[in-house]
Amino acid sequence: MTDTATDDFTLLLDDQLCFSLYAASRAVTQLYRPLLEPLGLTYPQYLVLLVLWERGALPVRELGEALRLDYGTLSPLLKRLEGSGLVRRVRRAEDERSVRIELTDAGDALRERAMGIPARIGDAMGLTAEQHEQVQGLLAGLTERVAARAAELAGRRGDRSGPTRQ
Amino acid sequence: MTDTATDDFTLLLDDQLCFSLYAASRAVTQLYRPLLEPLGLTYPQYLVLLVLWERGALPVRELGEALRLDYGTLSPLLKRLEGSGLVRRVRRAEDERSVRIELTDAGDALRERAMGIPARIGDAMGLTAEQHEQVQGLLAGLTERVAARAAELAGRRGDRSGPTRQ
DNA sequence: CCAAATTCAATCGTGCGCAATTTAAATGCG
DNA sequence: CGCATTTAAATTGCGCACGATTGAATTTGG
Repeated sequence: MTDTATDDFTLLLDDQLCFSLYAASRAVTQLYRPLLEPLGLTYPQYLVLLVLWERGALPVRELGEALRLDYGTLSPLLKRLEGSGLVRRVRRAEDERSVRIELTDAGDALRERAMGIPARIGDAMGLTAEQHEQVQGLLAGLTERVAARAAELAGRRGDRSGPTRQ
Repeated sequence: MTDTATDDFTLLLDDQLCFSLYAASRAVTQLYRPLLEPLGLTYPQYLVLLVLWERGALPVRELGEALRLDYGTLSPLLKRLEGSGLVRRVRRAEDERSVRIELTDAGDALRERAMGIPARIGDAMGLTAEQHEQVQGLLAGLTERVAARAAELAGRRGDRSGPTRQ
């Protein structure tokens, strides 16, 4: 057995890092809610716009890879963003299977109004720069390892990346 | 301005701790899925059982406080757990408004089969004991601060705890 | 004691997440 | 070329999350 964690694993709720993650993630989402509500966005919709603001128009598949979300989540979400007039869904000529997601002018303009949000979130989190980086680094590694293990167990259903691993 | 984090707040996805949290939480839930599927449980249902195994029968309200989940989530979830024969919902005589959630024998027995799960999750996370505690500690503080701020902004809608704060 | 306020829980509506299935377009291969 | 395979996206179904509303039981205050 490796040197992972406490080595006495219990079924106590507060021992479980998973619950800390789950609780933290939901708390942050709830903080976003009142900040995004004036923009008419949900948190996942905001994440989609972050990617589009950063990288420009993208096919749905690449959006999904960036956010680790599948079509089952993205398709209806993008339809709602289109309904809000923030993105266009354009069937590409080179490959008629593929749909490119483009920002409309309104979607592009929304970026201005979102500029202040990261600072407000960061402020509420109340971590120092070192803590922020530390947590982010540990979570990045954790996510990668956990996703790899999940892919093994699930029999390679969501084979997003990573080799067969034995 | 306080000493929170990087001080150059951007709209870049990978700068955002919130996304690391969101991605990590979903990855962990996906790892639980194949482990819980043989027990016929979802991850939130498993969390409810953790609390009941630890603390015994509880009114719905206290379950919700422990997990930070509201009735809108818990009521249907508990109805499904009752349908699976793992818990009973007992209207209390002293206070007819309150419903006590009790484990059935089957729910109690399931504890045995769940004993191995925390170790499997901990192993996949691949953190040392120090890292584990560090992340957990930082997330606990973060969650508390973020929830407090969210409660302020939302105008005290979900006034779960904590004073008015100015 | 009784009306107003509070509390516990359920329900409803919306929007994720995700597995599984379906459809259509593109690619590969004999 | 022709047909099987692969790929992009949408759809379906289920189970959360959560705000808002509702209803019933209890508590509070006059």
